[in-house]
Amino acid sequence: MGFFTTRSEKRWARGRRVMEIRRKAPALDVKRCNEMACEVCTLANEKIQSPQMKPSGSNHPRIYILGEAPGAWEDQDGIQFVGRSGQYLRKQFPSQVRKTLRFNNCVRCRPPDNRTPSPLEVECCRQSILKDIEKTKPEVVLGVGDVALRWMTGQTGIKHWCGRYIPIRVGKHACWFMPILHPAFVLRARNGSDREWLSTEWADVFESHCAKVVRDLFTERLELPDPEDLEHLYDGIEIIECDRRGLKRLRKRLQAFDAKAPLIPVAIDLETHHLRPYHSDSVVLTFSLSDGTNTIAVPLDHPGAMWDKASRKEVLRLLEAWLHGPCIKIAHNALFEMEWLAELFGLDILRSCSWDDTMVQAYILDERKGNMGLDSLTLQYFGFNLKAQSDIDRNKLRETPLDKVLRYNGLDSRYTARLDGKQRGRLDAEGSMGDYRFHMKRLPSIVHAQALGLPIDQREVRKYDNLFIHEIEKAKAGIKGLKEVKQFEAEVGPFNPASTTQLTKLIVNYIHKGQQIERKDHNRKSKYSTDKVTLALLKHPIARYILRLREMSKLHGTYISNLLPGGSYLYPDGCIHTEFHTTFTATRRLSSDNPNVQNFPMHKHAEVRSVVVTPPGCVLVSGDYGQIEARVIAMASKDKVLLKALWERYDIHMDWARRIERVCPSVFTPYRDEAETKEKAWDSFRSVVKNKWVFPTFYGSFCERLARNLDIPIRKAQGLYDEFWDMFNGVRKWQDRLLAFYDKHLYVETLTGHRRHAPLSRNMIFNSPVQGTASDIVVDAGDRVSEAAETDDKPWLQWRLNIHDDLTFAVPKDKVEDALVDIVPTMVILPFKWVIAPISVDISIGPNWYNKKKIGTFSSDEL
DNA sequence: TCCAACTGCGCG
DNA sequence: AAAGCGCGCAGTTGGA
Repeated sequence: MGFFTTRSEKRWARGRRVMEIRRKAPALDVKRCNEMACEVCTLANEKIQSPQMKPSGSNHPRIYILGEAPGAWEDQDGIQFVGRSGQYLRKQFPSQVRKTLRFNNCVRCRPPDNRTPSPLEVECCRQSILKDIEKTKPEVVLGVGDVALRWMTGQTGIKHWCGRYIPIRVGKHACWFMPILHPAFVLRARNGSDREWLSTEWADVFESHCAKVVRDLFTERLELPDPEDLEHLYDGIEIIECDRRGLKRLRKRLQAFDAKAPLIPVAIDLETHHLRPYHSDSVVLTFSLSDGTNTIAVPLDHPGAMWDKASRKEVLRLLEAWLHGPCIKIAHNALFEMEWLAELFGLDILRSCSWDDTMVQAYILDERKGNMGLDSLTLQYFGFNLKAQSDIDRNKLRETPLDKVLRYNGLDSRYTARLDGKQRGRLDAEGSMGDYRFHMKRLPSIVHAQALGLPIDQREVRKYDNLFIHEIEKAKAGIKGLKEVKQFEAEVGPFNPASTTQLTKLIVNYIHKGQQIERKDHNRKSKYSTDKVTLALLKHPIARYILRLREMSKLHGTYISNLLPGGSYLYPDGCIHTEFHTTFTATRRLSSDNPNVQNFPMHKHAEVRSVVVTPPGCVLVSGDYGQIEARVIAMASKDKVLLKALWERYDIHMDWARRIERVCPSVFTPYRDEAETKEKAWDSFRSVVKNKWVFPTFYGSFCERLARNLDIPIRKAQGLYDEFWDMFNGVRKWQDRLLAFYDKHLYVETLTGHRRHAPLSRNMIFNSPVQGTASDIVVDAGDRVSEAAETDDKPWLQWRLNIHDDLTFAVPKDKVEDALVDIVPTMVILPFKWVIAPISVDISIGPNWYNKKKIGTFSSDEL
């Protein structure tokens, strides 16, 4: 059965669904299936006890439960949802509600061996089910599992869609569709028969969604939706022509928008060539503005745009003036629009007007991945699939006829504006408006950082390019020379050392000699592992070569080759312009890509960082928050011991390093033997204890795992573990409070009020508030420093890099002292009332990202 | 040929 | 039954 497949991002437009069906079964004719139904259905010939099973339950249902297909029990009884999972589903509804249920399946005949019904079978049944829904007029259709979700909406990814209301129209009847998890999946997850070990979490989610529907229908009086009428999608969209009249209409429309400002916000959407404005041929092709009712779509630099030079300039001038005007601007992913507009009109566009962002709104309301695209959201709020409305290839907009681009552009901005209205209402209702505003504050400084970028030193890049290629070749040659590899190549074919499957075959079939490469952690699917830890135990020269090859390839492929001229991360200005996202992580951290600066080597091969340099005459100044997550744990839990340790500068990691050494001296021996001095030995042991004992324990690691981490006997670890929680019992109590809060609300909150929703495992419940709060502290500080960059006209106060707990600035050499006076206090003195621990930053300075020297630690209680 | 899943590995 | 959390990217594999 296919109900738990997770095809997260894939979107199934209606047309695409048909294509998909055709591709799977070239002979399949959807129209014919719909018309001929059972006459062409492959299930018609199967031996079935209850063929074409009639829907069961109420004839005037309030809730219509739509499953995938009958199973064995259902086929035997001739009634839907009577098997084990069916009973579990029925149990979710109180007895008076049960009388209002009607049951049906997407496919009415049982497919042999409960296989997933084929597209043809699904299409053959479709009309009969649609007719039944239309006839019986339910208020909510509960789509059970992935198949029903796809059947009704064309979407996949039930885990991302479950629990959302989607307006639908079935014939003349309009109602809600809510996908829910399949009870069979929930039950199996609970029994833990496969890797879905998030057991009761999924059951909680499933049960809460059922309960939500019952509550909304029987106590809250859910109103029926009014899905958008596809006939009127393009209403009020005005295409501006490239002539005097067009210019006049543009001016008039902008004035009309301004007349209603700031009451009525206006959406802005740009269509561009390239996703970033830093390429030599990056241009804005068209733009569109809409208040949801009136929309204009304006050509700009699309090849089909026929503005004369003066008129084009006037269009830009009008747009710029309007941007600085009183209207509140909405965008879907405002970072994108802001970045392009900053490139067109200068950086002061970022803070000179107020921005709203429908993607951020969606993220605040529900951070689940894959559903923040405008097309998913229009489906959810308006009941139609936006992308399916136009057959446009987003990657080829420059080659697409102008009028087509404009219509598409207009539709996007129109629905961005309308979406803003809907989501704003929900943010208010859920009490999340404050969180949303807090989130929006960070956008200008992020765009500013992206626009400034950072210069790359090509000499360094070339140096590492040569070095790594040389090392890669050396390792490859070493591998080729091994006799087992020669044997493998003679018998099987060329050996690719980068292929884990080939490497496994080589080891198992040619090297073996009783050596084990079985996977120890069962979080992965494959039986064998060739990762670093496993290979390190392999007593054969291939292990050393492979690890060296991987080490060098990783460095070269991920950090160096894309920075060479022509590499995808290097722009014509010689800089990288890393993109920071605010809506990708589940915890509110920023994520970074193109290139991801958050995973550049920091420990082994940190010297690679020297490719990132500063503009001429500047140095890099970094402020690193010290132990920020520990401080957040202390502030959230108010644990007396932890707070005291922070105020008195007591080093709890070293404390635990010593405690562990006392109980189990042998774990320290290797550190003592390896280090030059005793002090250095303790230093490195301390950092191991920090990362393998203290933090994992705070984040929910159990004793067995900790013992394995440090390689100490479980009996001794147990004593230490108990001692740890005895000492920090305030943290333990706080964790219990978090669990109770989650049980009640099905979400947890950061100290800044940001929510992360179910399903959450026990450890995510502990971790999310900490990680999210720590990130908010850092990003907010970056934003406040950056604001000073603008108001005090000190451009060097705009941060360039944010890596979870640090902010890095490029400061002119003669302004460093001055900059620190601004940066340090802003970073350590936090404007939140829950701050009850001292906050500290380490400042380091240097000519590039690698060669930095720590100049001091500054703490809030010393300033 | 393209896409998604998987493995492995870098960072906090 | 078993459990630290959070990311993004490169490269391979296998299915459509």
